[in-house]
Amino acid sequence: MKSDKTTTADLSAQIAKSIRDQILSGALLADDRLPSEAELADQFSVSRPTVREALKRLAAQSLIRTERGAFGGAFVRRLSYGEAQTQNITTSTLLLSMNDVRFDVACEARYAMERACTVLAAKRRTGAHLAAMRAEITRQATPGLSDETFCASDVALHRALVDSAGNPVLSYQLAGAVEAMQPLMNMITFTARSRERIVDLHTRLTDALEARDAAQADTVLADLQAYTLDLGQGVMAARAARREKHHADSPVEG
Amino acid sequence: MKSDKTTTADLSAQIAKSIRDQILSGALLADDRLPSEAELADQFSVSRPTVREALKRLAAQSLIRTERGAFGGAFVRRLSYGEAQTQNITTSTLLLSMNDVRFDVACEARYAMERACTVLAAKRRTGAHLAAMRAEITRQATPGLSDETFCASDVALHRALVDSAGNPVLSYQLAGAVEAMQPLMNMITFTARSRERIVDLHTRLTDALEARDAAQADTVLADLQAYTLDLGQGVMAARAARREKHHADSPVEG
DNA sequence: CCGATAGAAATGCCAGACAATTAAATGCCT
DNA sequence: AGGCATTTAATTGTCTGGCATTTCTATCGG
Repeated sequence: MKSDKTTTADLSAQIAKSIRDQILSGALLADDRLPSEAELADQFSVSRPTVREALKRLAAQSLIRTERGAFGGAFVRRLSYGEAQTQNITTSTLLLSMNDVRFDVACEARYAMERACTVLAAKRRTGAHLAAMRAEITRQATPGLSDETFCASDVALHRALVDSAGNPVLSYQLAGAVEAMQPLMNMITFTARSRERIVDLHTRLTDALEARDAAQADTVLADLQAYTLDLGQGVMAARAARREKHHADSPVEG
Repeated sequence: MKSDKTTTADLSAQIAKSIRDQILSGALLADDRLPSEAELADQFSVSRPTVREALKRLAAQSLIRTERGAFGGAFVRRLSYGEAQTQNITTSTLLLSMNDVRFDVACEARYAMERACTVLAAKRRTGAHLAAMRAEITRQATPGLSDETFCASDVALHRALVDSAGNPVLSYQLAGAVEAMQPLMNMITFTARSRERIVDLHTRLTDALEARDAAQADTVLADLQAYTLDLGQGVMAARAARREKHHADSPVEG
């Protein structure tokens, strides 16, 4: 008759939840100091190791930071865009890798979101954004680049595109979608010819932004999506085959 | 001379990172069992509490689950869309609430992303999606609804819109953006007239989807964004005033 | 053949102690 | 009186050892 699942959960999880709720509700503000581990242990009537486990849980979510020494302790952490992005990327990457998400699905989601910022980007892009994008394009044209380096540069270019929309919240959200795709992209072998094609599309994309032509940027992104999808077909097939081998139950589909 | 920051970090953080890397790299697959706490303690030459702290960190990120009993232990967790979404929402909510993000910025990001899925939604929406949206519209037209309930229904409608794009990755990413806005939206007092206007826009949005008219859906979303922004101006002003009072250094603006 | 029971393996939790770190307080010398 | 070294106190980090609880397995008895 254990209807309430929260009461059955670990003590450290309960304590973590309790403190997390206080942070989310605003009862604990950024840079506030939590009671010491000993005091928390008293308050919750548990041992210090249990309190510590709870605090580590919160630390793993970047909700608190701890400082050692006399007036140290656990402090509510002001979550920065960078940290939030890092966590978002970790979660997204894991989600994609653990669920055998199809390349085309992830690709579609990514480009749908990227195309969401063409209008803003065309309006707000600065010279610095364009310069960053052109720098990546130059790098991508360098002969002898490894596939990983090429992909990393691709991600950097797309992040510059997203940033050029001038909306930090949008950047934060889209960074997860773009970066999480990298492991999938890294599986692709980029031939010299495909790189040439991509560099060309990237150039046209940057040109469109420079001309503040949102429609053109959108068109180029659509082309890029189609081409990426094309390149990824091999990856898709390989993943599908692997899944089939794992499951070995549905030899449907020719 | 502590140049390397990772070596200075907590042992539990190091161990957590080590295991996390193994999961991310694929060395540990979903449902794989980790060594027992005692074995891990041996391997890393630390005590069991330290190992436990590391495991709690991973548990907080939904990377592992633990089972008690004879053949229990820590197992690599297959991250589901739902869990990933929950984490994403938590992080996004926290980010917005802790950084005094301006209402218009968050709103712009949210609608930019939502508009990203109008094309797909118009193509793939099913009767179930439309029904879900209309059900929320009906609820929103109910007199005497609290602002919170109205907002919650608003979120539900927008999630149905997002889901109608038929791309789980897109749904996952956008859920964070939409849900994270709710605390900000909850601050708005919705008058009877503003509700009427919103219900009207929602209806037109659903109609557009039913007609598979992506352009019209996009237009309605733009209108909705403009109206939401308008309603949020009061919130923005209040937040700005609070910030000024906190800082109390720039008495500009009359 | 089935059910009860004991054993084993693992996590969950606790108590107490010591080490390491850091800021403040103190004291000393100039 | 002021600046520097030293002590002190508070706090987190870690370890040892143990007990409680849960859950699967295997054994034993009916």
